[in-house]
Amino acid sequence: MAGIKDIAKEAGVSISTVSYALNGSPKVTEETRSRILAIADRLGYVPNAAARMLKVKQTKIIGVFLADYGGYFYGPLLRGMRQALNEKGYELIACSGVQSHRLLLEKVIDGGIILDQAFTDEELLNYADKSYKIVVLDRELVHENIKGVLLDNITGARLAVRKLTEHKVNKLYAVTGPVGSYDSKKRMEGVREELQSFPNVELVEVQGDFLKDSGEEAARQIFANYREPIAIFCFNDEMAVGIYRYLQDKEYEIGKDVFLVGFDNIELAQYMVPRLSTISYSSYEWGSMAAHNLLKLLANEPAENEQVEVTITVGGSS
Amino acid sequence: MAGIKDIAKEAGVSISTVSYALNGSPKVTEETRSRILAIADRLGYVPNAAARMLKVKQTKIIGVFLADYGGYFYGPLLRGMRQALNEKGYELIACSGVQSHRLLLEKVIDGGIILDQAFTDEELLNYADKSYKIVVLDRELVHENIKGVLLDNITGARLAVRKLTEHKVNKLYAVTGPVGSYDSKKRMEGVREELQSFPNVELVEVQGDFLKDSGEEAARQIFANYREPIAIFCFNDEMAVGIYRYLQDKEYEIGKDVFLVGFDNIELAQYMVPRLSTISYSSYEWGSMAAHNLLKLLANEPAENEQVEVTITVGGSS
DNA sequence: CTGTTAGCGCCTTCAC
DNA sequence: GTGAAGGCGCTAACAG
Repeated sequence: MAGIKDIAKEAGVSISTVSYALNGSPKVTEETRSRILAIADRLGYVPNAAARMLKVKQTKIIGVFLADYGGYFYGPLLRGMRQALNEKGYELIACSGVQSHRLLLEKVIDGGIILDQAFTDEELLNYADKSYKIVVLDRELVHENIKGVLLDNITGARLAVRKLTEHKVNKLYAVTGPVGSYDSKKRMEGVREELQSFPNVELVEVQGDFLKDSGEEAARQIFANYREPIAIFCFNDEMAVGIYRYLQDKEYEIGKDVFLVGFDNIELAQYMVPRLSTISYSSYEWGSMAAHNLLKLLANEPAENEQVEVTITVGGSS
Repeated sequence: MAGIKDIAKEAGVSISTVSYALNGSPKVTEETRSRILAIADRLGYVPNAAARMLKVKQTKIIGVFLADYGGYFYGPLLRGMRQALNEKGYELIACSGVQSHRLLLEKVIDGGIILDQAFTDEELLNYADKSYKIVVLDRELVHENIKGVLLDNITGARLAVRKLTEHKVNKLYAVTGPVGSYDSKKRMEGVREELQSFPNVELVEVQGDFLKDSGEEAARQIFANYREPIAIFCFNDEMAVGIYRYLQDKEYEIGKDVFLVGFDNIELAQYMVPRLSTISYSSYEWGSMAAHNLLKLLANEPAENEQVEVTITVGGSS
């Protein structure tokens, strides 16, 4: 492993000259610089990140913390982040699980983007106090070192409810996410707000956990005492798929006996028959905004909390 | 940021004692150890990864390089890796894009798992020569520092062809992956092998790229001169979905006019109507095997190339 | 059992 | 423009 001193010896100069040359300092002749670069190249020199880190105190790596990978949802989200970061010479790595929190703590990464309930608010605020820079995608936190980029859940939920109430139904079921989920809480708020315009529609809350099985289970409960057309707002598409699954060998017809709207517009949504109506947004954009915000934080530029706009995509399910 | 010396001063001992205590060396009294730990804790001490890295020359982080995230495929794969790695005190990070290769080079990570054509064989062999430890999931490479964990593509392809040839068809279309894809190449080999038993079936190769659109495009070509029932083996499910999409407003019926088998058994496959027949395997297992193999490499234990078994999942599409 | 000390590889003031 | 020297935070001999 050729180091900076190897190439210094080879070039017959001192190591500082090499360092300057490598880092493009104007203190070295263009001529010696190119000679040094050539040698470095020939020796297959690669700077040691650990050593530089120790001195420079930044790694140019930022980490995104996810509860879980998988799901078409993450592709564009991460691509949006990576794109924005690479432009500024930063690298993106994806981390998961509580063990990986050490990467932030030990300064392996310069900043973190959080989309993972495994972090508690206290933990994050604690980091922020120690001047770690953080962008959160799944909660609202007030701290100068933390900025949020959040979905406009309220509008999304209102759009969904508005669509569902176009049909004459007396009951609207809301299949929620897990307790503690910020997105779920906000969506429920939106539902309540919008329903104020429909006082004759009864709201029934069914606890879910954003996973398909819970959607199926919710459907089981809901249809146990089905009497007349109903509306269901599933707080994400995945659970809506669970409802399709439950209904596939039942007599009820989606879009006729039951009206359904999901959230996220996952790829699967368009293949469901009938197509699932859902709340859409650009997760690429979301990722990009998150990254830009973090970059501002790192550069000590003023950063604001931001919101991701949503629209409704209407299919045959509603 | 409290450092090791701060806590040494606070405890009235030398920094080495602190270091020993922190690292659980038996050279320090249980009593002073706990006292030191208490102080470290009180001061909110967090070891600086960069400093230790520099000394210990390992980060206990391993990286997996993916062409792209997204797709349900990756969830279990990464979970399998992470599980295996965490058991041994290693962290997993997911990287993407050529820029991130530096993480391996600069020794930010102790080893790499490769599932990304963005690495050339030469590049990997070059790293291996410099004693970087690598596990590849998408190619065969012979080097003591590189081990492969590969799908049994040949068996998979043969199973698919065997299934498809149960019907009396005169033509078998193979929709391939991009040129250069190892998996695609091997699957084609399997197809050829199995077809030797069916000399009267004509093989037609259609170039794809593993993405849905190419499946749709392939279908367009294939059905341009449809005359009689045909068989299609799509080298992955995603392209098969493209074929479903193409056919959705056509007169041809999947499972009757055209028999279709995919590869990967992605989640979507089970929702297609009729259900897509496909070659299945456990990607969790795949990830786990890859991680274990890399751990062996890192521990300088003997490691072997391994193979992931596949089975066929039969749906109405064939 | 604890303290002293010498680096790990690189960057960066300082003199020259 | 170039070289010498110190130090980032931590580990691990080697003494005591």
